[in-house]
Amino acid sequence: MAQADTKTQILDTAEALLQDRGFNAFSYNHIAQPLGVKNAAIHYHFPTKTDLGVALIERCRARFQQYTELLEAGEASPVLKFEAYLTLPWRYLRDGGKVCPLGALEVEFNTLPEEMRLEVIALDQQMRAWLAIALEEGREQELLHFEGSAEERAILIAAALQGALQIARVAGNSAFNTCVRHLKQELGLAN
Amino acid sequence: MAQADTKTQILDTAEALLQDRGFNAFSYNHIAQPLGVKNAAIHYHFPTKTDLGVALIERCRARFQQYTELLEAGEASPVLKFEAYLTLPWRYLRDGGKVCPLGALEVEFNTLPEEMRLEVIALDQQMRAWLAIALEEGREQELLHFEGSAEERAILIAAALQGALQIARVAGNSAFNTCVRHLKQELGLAN
DNA sequence: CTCATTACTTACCTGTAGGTAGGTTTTTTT
DNA sequence: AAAAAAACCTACCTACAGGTAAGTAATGAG
Repeated sequence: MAQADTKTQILDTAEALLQDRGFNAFSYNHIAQPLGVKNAAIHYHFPTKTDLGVALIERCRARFQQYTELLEAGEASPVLKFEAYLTLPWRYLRDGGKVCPLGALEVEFNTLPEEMRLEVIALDQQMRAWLAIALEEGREQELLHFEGSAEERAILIAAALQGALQIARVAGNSAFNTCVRHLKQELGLAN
Repeated sequence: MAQADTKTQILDTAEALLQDRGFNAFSYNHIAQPLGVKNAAIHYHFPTKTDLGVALIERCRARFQQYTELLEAGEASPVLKFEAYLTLPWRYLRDGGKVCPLGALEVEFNTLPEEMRLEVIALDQQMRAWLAIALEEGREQELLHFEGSAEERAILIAAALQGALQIARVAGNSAFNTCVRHLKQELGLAN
C-alpha cells in the first residue's frame, strides 16, 4: 500500500511539474523533495526518466479512457461530452495555471526519447479521435453545427484550447475563458 | 562586421533551437558548435543565458514591428494583414516543423527569469494587439465577419495557430493547414 | 523463525550546464 | 607605428543532472 502510494505520488508530482515547467525543466530531486524521499527512491520505481515519462503519459491515456467510458456508460449527450472535454483544460487552469501535458510534450517533442514520442502521438490521437466522434454525433442530432469534417473541427478545438491555456499564462485566465466562449458560440451553443 | 555577424548568428541559432527544442533544452554548446566557436564566445556577446533570452525576444519584437510597419506603409488591406499574420506560423512549420517561440516560452514560463517573462508578455501583447486592430478594420470594411470583440477573436486565432503548430508535430503538417482553413472560413474568407 | 521480497537509504560516479579569469589575436583609432 | 578596444580562446570552477551499487529496515510467506 505504502509502496503503491509512493509510486502514485511520484506520478502525481511529476505530472504537476510537467504541466508547470515542462519535461526538461524538472529533475528527480524536484519530485523527491516534496515527497520527503531520496532521489534514488524515484529511480527504484522508475529506473530512468524515460520510464517515468512513459508511465506518466500512459496514465493520462488510461485516465482519459476511463473518463470517456464513464460518459459513454452514462449515455451522455454529445453536448455534454463536448463540455466534459472542455472541463479538462479548465481544471488545469484552475489548478495553478497549468498547461496541457500534450502541449508541453509537443513543444519539447524533439528532445524526447522515441518511447515517449510514441506515447505522445497515441495520446493526441486518442483524445482528438474521441472528440471528433462526439462532434459528429452532435451534428447528426442537430445539436452542434459546423462545416467540414468532425476530425477537422476537433483539430481546431484541440489546438485552440491548448494554445489558450498557454496564452492564459501571460494574458490572464480570461483569455482562456474567452476562447472557450467563442468555440462554443461557433458550434451554435448558447453559453 | 565579423563581430556583429557572429552575434547575429548566435541569435539565429538560439532562435532555431528555441523553436525546435524549447529554451531549457539547449545549451551554449548547442549554439557554439555549429558556429565553429567556443562556448566562451557566446558568453562574450551574451554574459548570461538570460541576456541571450531577452535579446532573442527583443529581436522578435523588433522584427514583428518592422513587419507590421511595412504592411501599414504599403496600405495593406485588412485581409492581407490577416494573411500576413498567418504567414508567420506557416513559415515556422515549413522551416523544419518549428513551433511558435511564444508558445515554447509560455510552456516554460514558470522556469524563466523575470526579465524574460516581461519580454514574453510584451511580445504576446504586441502581436495580439496588432492582429485585433487588423480584424476590427476588416469588420468595419465588411471584409471580415465575426462576433464579439476583435480582441477576443484575436485570442482565439492566436491560440489556435499556436496550438496547431504544436499538434502538427505529432499529427502532421496537414493539421496546421486544416486549422488555418477553418479560421479563414469562420471569418468569411474564401480559401 | 527464517527467508525472500519490497521499499527504500547512503554514498558514490560521470557528464554537462552555466559561468569566470586571464591570456591572445585581430581590428580600429589616433 | 603605438595604443586601445573588440573578439575571441584556453583553462578552469561549481552545481546539478541522471544514474548505479551496495546496504538496511520492514513486511509477509512458508
